Amino acid sequence: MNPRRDAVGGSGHNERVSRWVLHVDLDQFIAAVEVLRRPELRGRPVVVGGDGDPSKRGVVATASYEAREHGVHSGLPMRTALKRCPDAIFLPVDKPAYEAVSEDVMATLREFGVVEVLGWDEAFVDAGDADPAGTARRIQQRVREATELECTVGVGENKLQAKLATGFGKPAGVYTLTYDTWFEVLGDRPTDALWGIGVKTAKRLAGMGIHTVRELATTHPDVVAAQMGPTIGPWLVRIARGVASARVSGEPWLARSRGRERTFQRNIDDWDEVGREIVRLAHEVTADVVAEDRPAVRVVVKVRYAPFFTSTHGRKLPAPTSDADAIAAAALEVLERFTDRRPVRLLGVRAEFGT
DNA sequence: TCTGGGGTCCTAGGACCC
DNA sequence: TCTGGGGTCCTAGGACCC
Repeated sequence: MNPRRDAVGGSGHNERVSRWVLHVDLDQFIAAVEVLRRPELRGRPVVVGGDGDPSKRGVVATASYEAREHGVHSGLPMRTALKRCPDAIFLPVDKPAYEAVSEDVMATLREFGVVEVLGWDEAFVDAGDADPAGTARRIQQRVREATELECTVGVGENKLQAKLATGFGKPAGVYTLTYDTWFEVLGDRPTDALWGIGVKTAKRLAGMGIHTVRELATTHPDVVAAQMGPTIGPWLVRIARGVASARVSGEPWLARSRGRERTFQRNIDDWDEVGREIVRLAHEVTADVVAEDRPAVRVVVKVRYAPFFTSTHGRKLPAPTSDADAIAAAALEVLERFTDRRPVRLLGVRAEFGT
């Protein structure tokens, strides 16, 4: 879920909320699932990523706390992880296993109220109007009973506060962040401590002399809008003030798109081979489109060249379709638009659904 | 030691139409 | 010969998140 999507809703922060939002986040989820099925790994540095071979192209999906002590973290190239922590156990990513455990966790959370799933290992829970910290403790207890996993729970007056609170409660804690404590906790932190501000936006804000959450919160929205746009600008000021939606939506998720991409162990310079890989990816994507039971309306092809420059082209399909040959043909047609035929390290095909 | 894979949403510019 | 302004669709790219 993207926080920008959420209307703030309601009254802003002068009127006290009558409901609390909890953010539940499983501790080192993927590594924990692996330790559950291989108890001998407990207490050892475990690194999960790619196909488990740290000599190949790929990055770390999750590292256990023991591995993190050696400077291994998500997003780090596997080869670097191997250098930093040669004694680590390296395991391949096993998506179906994590999805299955995630289902159990989410089902457990639903015992407590409406749940909005954010990913395999995190969700918002509508905690009603009383004793949110007590509910948080009971959730931790139930999740532990049901799955043997530990989680951290953030408590807030809206989703943004709850989400940020979790970071202060890790591991296995409960932490509450409200309008009353917002600036005390976050005011002096850099702007990219906020959910929705990354490196790029933080840099642009720094260029305007805005470095901390407090500085952003006290800047007039029009000033930020002039630099960052009429929608994003005022939204940035709102999140710096801790203002966000408190509506936890239990609506089932409808995917906007399905895609497949693959980084090759060796760059491909034969364009015929590129074409064959695109057809293969298109067929894989079609399987997901068929499973969605909704036709694709647009196909996008992504090419990352060897110097790590990425470019995409796409086209609307002549008619909505779930047909593999039609999607593959469209992908090949789009591929023709890549006139720069340097060696390729990654190819991707994505199918978008209508609204 | 080069930098995964799966997504979402927003923006800006051009085409096209009235 | 010159030429406004608004609306909508399509496309490419940017940024962010897990």
